[in-house]
Amino acid sequence: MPKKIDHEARKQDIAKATWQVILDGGIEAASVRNIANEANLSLGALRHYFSTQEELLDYAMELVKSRCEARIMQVVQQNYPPKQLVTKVLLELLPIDRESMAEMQVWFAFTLHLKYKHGKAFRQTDGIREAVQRALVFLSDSGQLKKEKDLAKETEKLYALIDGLAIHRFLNPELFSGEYTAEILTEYIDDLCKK
Amino acid sequence: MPKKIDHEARKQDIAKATWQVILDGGIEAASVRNIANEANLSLGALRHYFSTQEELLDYAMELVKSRCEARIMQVVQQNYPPKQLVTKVLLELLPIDRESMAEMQVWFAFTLHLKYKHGKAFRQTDGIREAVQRALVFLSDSGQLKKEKDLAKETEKLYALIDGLAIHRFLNPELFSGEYTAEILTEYIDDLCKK
DNA sequence: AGCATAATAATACAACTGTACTAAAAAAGG
DNA sequence: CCTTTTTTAGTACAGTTGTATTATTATGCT
Repeated sequence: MPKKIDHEARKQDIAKATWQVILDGGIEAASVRNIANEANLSLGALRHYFSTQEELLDYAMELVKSRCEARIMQVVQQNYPPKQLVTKVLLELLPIDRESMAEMQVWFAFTLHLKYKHGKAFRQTDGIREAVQRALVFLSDSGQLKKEKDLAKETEKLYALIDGLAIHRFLNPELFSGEYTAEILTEYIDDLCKK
Repeated sequence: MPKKIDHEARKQDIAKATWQVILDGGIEAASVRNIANEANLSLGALRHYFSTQEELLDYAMELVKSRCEARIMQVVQQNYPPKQLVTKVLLELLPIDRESMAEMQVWFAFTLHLKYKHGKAFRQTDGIREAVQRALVFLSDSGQLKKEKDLAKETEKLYALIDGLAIHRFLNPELFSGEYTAEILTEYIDDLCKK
């Protein structure tokens, strides 16, 4: 039997090449040829691991998701005090460093791609809204919130703030540093809590 | 001399066809052929008004911008009390009805398009951040703000909230009604002001 | 009417897309 | 060494893209 290759590891390499291509040229540049080039593979070789473009994009997106979830789980397992924990978790949703910036762009490009592909049938499946909600419920249960607020609306505000900050940092990375972005979110959460 | 046609009006028709195409299929669908079809024109006819695709997209984008500005100016000229005025102005930045939803999608698709086209050289030119800032300065000068806040940071928060809400409504239009979106923004501004 | 010219239509071309197919290369088992 | 099967490379095909070119239509002025 021939060369034994770790398919999963190889697929991850290709997924990372996909991220790089999207990072450079957006989803419009994510052609199978561009990705194969970036991964130093021939078309046929690429096709051997992903038989269709959709399959490849799905995989690249899932990998972003699972990596983000892993980062969050790592934060959760260390036990910080409530407010600090929530802040650290939500900071993981922002594109602070180069890596999370890439992930965010992939997530974004891909979400748009799915939105237009499925039209009215599209539903967001990343559990970000739910995560934000859980964070607020946790703060509330811990008695940290300033006063009894409408948790549903507070969730939407915080969630919107997070995605808005993410987009603004994405569009203006040099005017909008990672530290400044983090500072704004931290301050917002602090305002929600009792002094 | 031959048929005399109002070029500017015609260009606006084509721009609206462009919006429709982007609305249906995203920027990826905004090919000259798709747009020509939507506008019931041949390729040659379309080319008679816009000699290049970039020129067409630029025009379509500028039209969005000027229409949005016009809506805001109309609000500003009626003189509401400060808080209500600011709220009404900022509500114009959200995709509430079908028309503003289309404009927002075009703005968004196009901003992304420019971002990836110009790479690091890209700068956002829509004056939205400045508009938000002016709104807050106006509130502050009117003595409506709850306490002395860091206006720069408050601008970023409010601006992020607006764009976050816009995106969430765009991605989930039926779970996230225009009224609900408006309510959240209104409540946020209300929280900023003295009781 | 007839001419000048704006407006439209039709076609062509090179580049790129996703997918498919075929054949060559490479490596582990016997 | 030699077979077997994974892995890779190369090419082909049909479709779409932006742009260019050419020809045709239609209209308003003299």
